[in-house]
Amino acid sequence: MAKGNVSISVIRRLPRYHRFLKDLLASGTVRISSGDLSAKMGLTASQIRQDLNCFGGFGQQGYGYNVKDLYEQISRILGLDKHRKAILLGAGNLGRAIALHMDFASRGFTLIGIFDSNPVLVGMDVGGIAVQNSAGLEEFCRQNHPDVAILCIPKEAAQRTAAMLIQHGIRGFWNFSHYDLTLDYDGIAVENVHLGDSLSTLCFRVNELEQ
Amino acid sequence: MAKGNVSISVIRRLPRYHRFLKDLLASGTVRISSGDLSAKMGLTASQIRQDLNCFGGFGQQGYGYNVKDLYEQISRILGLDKHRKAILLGAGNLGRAIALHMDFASRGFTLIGIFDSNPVLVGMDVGGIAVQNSAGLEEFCRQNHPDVAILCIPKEAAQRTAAMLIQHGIRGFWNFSHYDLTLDYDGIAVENVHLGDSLSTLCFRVNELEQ
DNA sequence: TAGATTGTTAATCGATTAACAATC
DNA sequence: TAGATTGTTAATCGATTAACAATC
Repeated sequence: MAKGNVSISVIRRLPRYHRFLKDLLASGTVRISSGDLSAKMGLTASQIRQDLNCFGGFGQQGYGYNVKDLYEQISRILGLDKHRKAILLGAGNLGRAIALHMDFASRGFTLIGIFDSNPVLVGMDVGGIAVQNSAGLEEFCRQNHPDVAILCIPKEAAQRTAAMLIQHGIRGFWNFSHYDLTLDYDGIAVENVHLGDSLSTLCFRVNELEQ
Repeated sequence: MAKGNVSISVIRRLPRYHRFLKDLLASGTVRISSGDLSAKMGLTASQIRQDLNCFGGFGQQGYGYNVKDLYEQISRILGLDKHRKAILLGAGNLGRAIALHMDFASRGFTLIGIFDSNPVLVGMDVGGIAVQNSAGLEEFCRQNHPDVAILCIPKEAAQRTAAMLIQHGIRGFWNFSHYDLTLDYDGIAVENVHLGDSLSTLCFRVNELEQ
């Protein structure tokens, strides 16, 4: 249903709409206008209507949007109802936190394997999944065909491992390593999460307040 | 030295420049032109020159930029040489991962306290800092005047706690909760990190590849 | 019907890119 | 000096906002 080329700016706002609609739904709100939603979210009504109309006319003139319907439409647009297979590489603190903390099921994924090269971590139970030795990663991919990989490994390992995973048909990366994956590959979806960059930005903005 | 109003787009690119310059420095590169750096980073030379010139003329015609000098300038612009006091609220998996994983010192911060309301976690050592009971948070703020708070707590707790912290002079938030802090406060720096939104975006983009 | 609110086009704004004179 | 590359202005592009006819 997507009209082909929707800008990344619009796509990045969809999960936020989804969150607010989920809350509205939970609070029992049946319908909402772009004006009311814009006030809640701190953006313009125009933008909301423009964004939603990239995917179809979900509202009704004179009425607004049905909260439940719009919530489900956005779930569908994002593909959150899918169950794509994800593997997690790196079972250090960050990797374990993500495995335990993130609700994969409600974001279109199922975590099917966790890998680490550190023998101390191999065998450890992380949220019901036993950490496997990275040596078996390639064979695991051959047998299970994961769709995406979550990289919580060092820069050098990320660069090396990404190439191998792509050979085995991985279509997306959720990348927490310091290596900017996007630069080397086309036709692969990459979300680089640079927590350090985010903290550095906060540093700048806190300093800015004082001037 | 900042010329007042630099756009958030530019600011968000600075940490990335900083990372690439750090690597160049480590590899022994003495100078680099905007053209060479743009090729490495996957953006235009024009953009690099425009971005840097928001803060001053750091280059030299016919030569380019001195890597070490530029790296230090960006460190200074971001304020990474500062040591602002940060407190972490929520010592669950995510909170502990951040406390252990993040190099605060090289991003302008020092972690001076960790708090949780769960008695099971109170007293636990996390990277050399003992988790304190949240009941003592307000008194701690009165005595130690932290600059920023890292929120790894649930939505409702985040909303409630933020108001109190601002009363005690907190100037910034690194917010991992699902609550969008930005909406309610002015004059406070907020970095909302919505990992769930990032994963949802990845879901969309992986699906998009198949169409 | 009258009022409300959408979907959509047009206007504005800001960010990115291109061009080039200045100059090391 | 000649070549290279910046700093900066002007042109382009895209994203956001405003306006309003369509219509529930």
